Amino acid sequence: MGKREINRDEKRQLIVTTARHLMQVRDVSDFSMRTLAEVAGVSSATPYALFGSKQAVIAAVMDIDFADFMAALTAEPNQGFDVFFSLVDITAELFEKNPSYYRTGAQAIQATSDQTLSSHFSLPRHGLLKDLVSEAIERGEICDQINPDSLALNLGHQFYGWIQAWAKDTVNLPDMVARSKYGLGLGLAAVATPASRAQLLEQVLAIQATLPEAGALKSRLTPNRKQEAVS
Amino acid sequence: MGKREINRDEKRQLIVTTARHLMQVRDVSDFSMRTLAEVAGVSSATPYALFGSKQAVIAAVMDIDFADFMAALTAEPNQGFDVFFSLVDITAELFEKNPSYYRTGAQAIQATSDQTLSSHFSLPRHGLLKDLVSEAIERGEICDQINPDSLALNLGHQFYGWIQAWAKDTVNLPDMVARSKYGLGLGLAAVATPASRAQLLEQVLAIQATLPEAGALKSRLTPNRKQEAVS
DNA sequence: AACAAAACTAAAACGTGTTTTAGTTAGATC
DNA sequence: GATCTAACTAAAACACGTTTTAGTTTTGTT
Repeated sequence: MGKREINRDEKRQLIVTTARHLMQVRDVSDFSMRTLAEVAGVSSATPYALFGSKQAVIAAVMDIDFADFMAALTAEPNQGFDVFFSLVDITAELFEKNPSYYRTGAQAIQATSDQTLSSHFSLPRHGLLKDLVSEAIERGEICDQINPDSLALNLGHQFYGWIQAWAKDTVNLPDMVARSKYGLGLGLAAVATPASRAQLLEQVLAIQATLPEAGALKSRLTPNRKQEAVS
Repeated sequence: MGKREINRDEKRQLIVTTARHLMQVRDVSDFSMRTLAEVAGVSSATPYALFGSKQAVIAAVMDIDFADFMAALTAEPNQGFDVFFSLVDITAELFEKNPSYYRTGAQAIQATSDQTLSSHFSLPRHGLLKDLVSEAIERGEICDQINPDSLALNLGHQFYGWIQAWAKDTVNLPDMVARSKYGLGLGLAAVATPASRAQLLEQVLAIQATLPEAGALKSRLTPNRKQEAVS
């Protein structure tokens, strides 16, 4: 690697580090490319030259965390279906530590229309889920007629959706956790082998008891505000 | 209603009609507030005075369709769990007739951070699903320990997610249908009474057989394009 | 008819993400 | 060491959603 590439990578690093810092400290709306360039002491054209878009910068920033995430997950002892619930818990713990950071990230990922970018995120996470499902099948907890790929995609899809809802402030963090677990629990209970199904369903019902009414998804929803009949 | 309100409503109608037309005819990216105002022969400040935001305009436009949707749905004979699948089919048929229109709409809904707006959409749809679940419980197809509200929210959440994925062009329409049915089928199978569960699971497995690999979610995903190692 | 209030217009302005242009710097190559 | 070239800069520009300002109709009220 010549000095050219080294400088290039250093500048990349500088931008990513600065972006990460800004995402953590400032409000979501304050993170503009102009301020990023300014704080990083770099022309506002440079991030575009090096990354291509704002979302790509954020993607690069959030890539750093996936390693931590995997570490945290594999550190937990995985028994039965609880692995899936742990996945949700660990994610929520991360989110709690750095809400504005992850909010910015999640929103950026979903705002992008770039296939490469979003799959850059979804694919490794999908791979993880797929492995977990496969292992559950091997343990005889999930019926072996199930395609791990399809089930994992469905579970990931649900979870991802609730993450987005949290990022958009439609649900708070505890509800996001509960609703995700409820969804994952249902999906798994549908295909669980008879031996493990009963216990899982009980867990799901326990979660259900904690769920708020959908109409009151966000309690600060003000019903009579500018309702302006439209049709 | 005085002439003031009448004029106001007429102008509203004019803007909504024009917006609807533009969303159908033009490309998604071509639908800007400036062109809307221009085509409607109206100042670009007017839509903001009357609706508040671009998303609110689009919301008003799409409100028209919900009635059609309900009509199409209730026209079908509803037997067993097929109601839920019909829901997906009918939606897909609408989408197929006017892709760019619904794409614009779906994207606008999800881009908004306005609680009032998004719940203006989600709530009636949620109510519909909730009714369907309640009826299924009454028919003895779904275990009565299940809270219709929670289950309906979960089913709607999944479906909504796949609609968004279609709007973002992450899945094509047939896959969106299949993945939605797969998700709904799983969620329902988890809580189905023993009598109806077996048949439903068979349907789900049949759908599973049609699902593409997740890695190949979109066949035109070009793997080697600007992959630029990030970490 | 006179006045007040609301509705609307035209145009400019702001802050975005992003691209473009033209010029400069620094590494690689001969 | 001279030269080529990729990387970078600074600054302007574009299109967008949105807001603001100031002026003009249109409507309802006295």
